[in-house]
Amino acid sequence: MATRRTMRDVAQAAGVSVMTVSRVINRQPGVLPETAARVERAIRQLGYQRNDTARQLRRSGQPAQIIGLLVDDLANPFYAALARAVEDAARRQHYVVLIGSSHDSLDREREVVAAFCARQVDGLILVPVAGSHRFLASQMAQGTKVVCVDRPTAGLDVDRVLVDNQRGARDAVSRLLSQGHRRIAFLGDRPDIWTMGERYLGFQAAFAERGLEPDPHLIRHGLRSRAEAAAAVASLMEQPQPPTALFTSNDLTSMGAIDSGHAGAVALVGFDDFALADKLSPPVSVVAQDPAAMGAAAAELLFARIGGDASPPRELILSARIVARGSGEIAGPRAAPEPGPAPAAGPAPEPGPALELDAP
Amino acid sequence: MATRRTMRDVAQAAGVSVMTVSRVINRQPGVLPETAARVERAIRQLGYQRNDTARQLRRSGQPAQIIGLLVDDLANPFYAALARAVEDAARRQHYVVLIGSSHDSLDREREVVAAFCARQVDGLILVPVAGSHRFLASQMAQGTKVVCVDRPTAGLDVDRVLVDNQRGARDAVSRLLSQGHRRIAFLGDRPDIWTMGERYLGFQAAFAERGLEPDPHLIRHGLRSRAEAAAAVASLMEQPQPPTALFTSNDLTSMGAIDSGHAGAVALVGFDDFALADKLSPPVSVVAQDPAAMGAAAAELLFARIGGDASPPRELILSARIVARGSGEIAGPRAAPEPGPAPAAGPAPEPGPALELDAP
DNA sequence: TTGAAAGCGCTAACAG
DNA sequence: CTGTTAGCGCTTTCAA
Repeated sequence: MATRRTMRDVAQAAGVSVMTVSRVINRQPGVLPETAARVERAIRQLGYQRNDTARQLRRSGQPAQIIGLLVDDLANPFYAALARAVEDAARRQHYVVLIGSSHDSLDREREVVAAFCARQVDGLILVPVAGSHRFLASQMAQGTKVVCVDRPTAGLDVDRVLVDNQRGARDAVSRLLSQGHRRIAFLGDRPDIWTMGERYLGFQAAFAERGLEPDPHLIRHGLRSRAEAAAAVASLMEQPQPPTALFTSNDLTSMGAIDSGHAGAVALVGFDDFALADKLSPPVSVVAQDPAAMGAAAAELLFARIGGDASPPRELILSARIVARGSGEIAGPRAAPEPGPAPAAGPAPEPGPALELDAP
Repeated sequence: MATRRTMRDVAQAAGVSVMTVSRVINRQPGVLPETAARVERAIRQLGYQRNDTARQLRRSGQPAQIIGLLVDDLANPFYAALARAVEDAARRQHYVVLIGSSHDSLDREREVVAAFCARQVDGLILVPVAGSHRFLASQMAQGTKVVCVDRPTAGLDVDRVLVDNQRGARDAVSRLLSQGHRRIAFLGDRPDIWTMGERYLGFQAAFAERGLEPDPHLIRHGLRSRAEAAAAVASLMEQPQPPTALFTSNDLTSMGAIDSGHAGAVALVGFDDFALADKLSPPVSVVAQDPAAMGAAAAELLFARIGGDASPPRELILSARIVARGSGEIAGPRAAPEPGPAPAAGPAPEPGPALELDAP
């Protein structure tokens, strides 16, 4: 439980003042080589290391070389890839990174942000949860730079790195429609998450573009796990008029659809790419984002701000790209004009025959 | 670029001394409720937040409530899951977590550890890379607690959380042998990584147990990526006497084997479970570890040390468990006594007929 | 119940 | 080239 060495210990051992030790440690000029050597020897002997928190205290105004990164869930490969990109960028700048997961809880986010700011972070990269982020304004007023990534914050004008989720979803669903699908199910996570909202808007837009409307019986929101998504797909497939295609709006729901065992029997396109999607049968078509690029871009924006960039907040919109692998290219019933929308409400009273799928 | 509020600002605004503000902030008794209310109002108005680094400076000896976590690669789902477990545990203790990736570079590990220690971390959870960790001894002598996870450090007596890699590998390979496989390939990452060494030992032990020896032509070390692993499998399968089974020694090499397109034609067992392994055809049998449990255990050990536990270093060995899904249960040629080991060296001069696989 | 003084480990600014 | 003084924001200790 020995206490840490300080500059005083080194100064004493080398027979110099602490100021000289400071100069040596910080490679400042104007120290006699012999003196420096003596100091360096003492440093090595004592295993001395500069206390960067004390240093920071005295040099307030200078960056502390520490940033905070708050994602939704570090165990999610998407955020893990994003985090790694941020960490790589930070290391290149000789910064260290505090990490945290919000698990979609505003309270937890607030706590973690407070803890990070109490540690005097120079900046925060945030995947903000739903809800008001007014509490950030006060931190920013005191000098903490903030960049949002993956999701924006309502009512807070900060740099942001987003993906055009709506367009990605619309394009994907549009392709399903072109292939003759009309009964396309939407499988979504919590709709208050911004990305989910956007993807749902894109889903609707694809229908609207053609003067069509999605069947409300095929919409499932709030699926928080693979298991919930799998169950939702199973229940959809048991309906009198099951879907002929699934649009799963994130990696979790895509995997849930695969778990359900119905993938292959219906077309499937998912938002978010995931490992081995190309090795399943059929290979899963996705709308892919690039989490590493998102993290790198967020880090770049943040370091520019920390470096003094005071220009108006920037918004960087990356596009998602469709990766057609097969599951999304299963054709639907021929695109004959639909007989009309489903009955006003409730389950259809007379189940029609099972829909036939065209051979691929 | 406004500067951060300090206790002095609050004290001034509330018309009290900084000491009183300190007492209010830290919920110390002996402040008149009215005074406290006045202080709290000032805190809110100014958006004041305690500077925990300055606080820590004065209370040296007390934990700074910050730990460092250094993994091999944060983007690897295995380490991401481990990191999440550590972060969850840390938050429960009101600690923050500095994160870093070593990418199997001792230099980078040393740099990151130094940066963390300069930030006065109370402890480190480390997935150590190969090589000497003597530099840690000096940090530990100055009070930084260290716990190793996933891999031990040679010549450094610290708490460690390991998995019985050797036994896991031996059991898996033993099963392949029982099923009649003799030509089992070993696909490995860098052999200087401890886990790889152990898994290779287990591979050899399974053969030795039965008085057999693996064919040296079927051993591939140093595969650093899916692509390299896929290429290695392809080249193995082109050999005159290809393997009838593959033992892939981590998730990357397992996926590489799948990429190669030969999975299914030969038996496959991989070390490390991965998402969707159960959805491939055939479903991939694995030796599974529990990264979340490993992270949680490491955190528990570390917090005990930080809390003052001075007992001798502990070693916690978790076991890996075989998850049989199909790919590892493809039978090999009937277990007839082998005609003898392969020719002394070089490729076999006379390619024999392709080996027939039993129907499953 | 409140405050003043001292000092944590370090560096800026000045002196010698 | 080297050292002294002062003070970063906070808490400990002691006094009022």
